[in-house]
Amino acid sequence: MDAMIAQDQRQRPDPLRDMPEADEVLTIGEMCQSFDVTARALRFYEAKELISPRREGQRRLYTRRDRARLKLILQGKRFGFSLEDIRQLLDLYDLGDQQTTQLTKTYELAVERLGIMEAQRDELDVAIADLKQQLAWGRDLLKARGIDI
Amino acid sequence: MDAMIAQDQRQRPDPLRDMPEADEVLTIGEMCQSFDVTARALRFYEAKELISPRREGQRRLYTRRDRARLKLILQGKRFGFSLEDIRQLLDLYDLGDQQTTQLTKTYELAVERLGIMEAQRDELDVAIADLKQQLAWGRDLLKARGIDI
DNA sequence: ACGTAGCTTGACGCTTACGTCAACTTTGGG
DNA sequence: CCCAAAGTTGACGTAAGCGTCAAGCTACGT
Repeated sequence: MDAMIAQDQRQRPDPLRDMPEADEVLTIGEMCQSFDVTARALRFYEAKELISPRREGQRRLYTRRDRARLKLILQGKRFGFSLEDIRQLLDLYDLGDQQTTQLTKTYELAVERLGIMEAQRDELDVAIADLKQQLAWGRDLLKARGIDI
Repeated sequence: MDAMIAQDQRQRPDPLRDMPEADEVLTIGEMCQSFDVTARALRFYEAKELISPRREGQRRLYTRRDRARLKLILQGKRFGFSLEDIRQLLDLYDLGDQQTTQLTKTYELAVERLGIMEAQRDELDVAIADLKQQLAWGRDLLKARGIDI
């Protein structure tokens, strides 16, 4: 399984490059800049088994695969997934290339999540409407006191 | 035992119309049923100085005022306020009858919160749109494998 | 040789809003 | 009188997602 870690070309990359080359490995600091996350967060994700960068001695090296996973992680967070949810999805995602049933499961999870998010938004809409009404009430009250807004 | 609260639902101007009689005092257990909160939560709110029911011996008795405040608390939570936010708002609210400047401040806080909530909803809308697109992609992928959804 | 920049692990801290005992006291019913 | 229900305080636990030291390693430039 680890057969693709064959070549260890250490060509020095331009320090400030917009997009890392596909086969380039990044240090943790470079990852931080690329993705705007803290090193602590990256180590945390690793502790939670969401990513597993290889090591060169002690130091972490993030491959293209790790970057892809991190991207999915951050995307998942935007979707409101917990890290645990994301871990499971990533696991399923890995299997997805072979096990179509798992891919289906991922899909279903996502559909479910979509439902949750839409429900959340609807609640939020209600709360917003309520608050607006409160504000109208407050405006009237202030108006009655001769305060102009 | 706890016979259902007689709901003499005539229209009242009181915002607490779904609540017990206006001058009735409730025990903590009755409050829990009325508002669907736990006793722990009520004591917690009290510890945080959001409500201060009077005592009869050791036991708490919640008056109409307490009920009104609790309602505002729960409403505030729906609006996404933290309990600390709510405490400040309640304090301002108390003063509001006399200090118009404070009422104005409450109003401004609420406006600010509204902005936050609308921003949240917009983010959520974006996330939803993204997720929907992902789902479309997933559908295609599954379709290519001959899986029907 | 030396400093420093970047990296490492470990471990405790933080925040919010309660949950969950534990050990009592008070109250009402039979 | 006795018991169970309901109430009380106090204190510790929990969850998420990291932040923030602490202390030490190591490569690199001067």
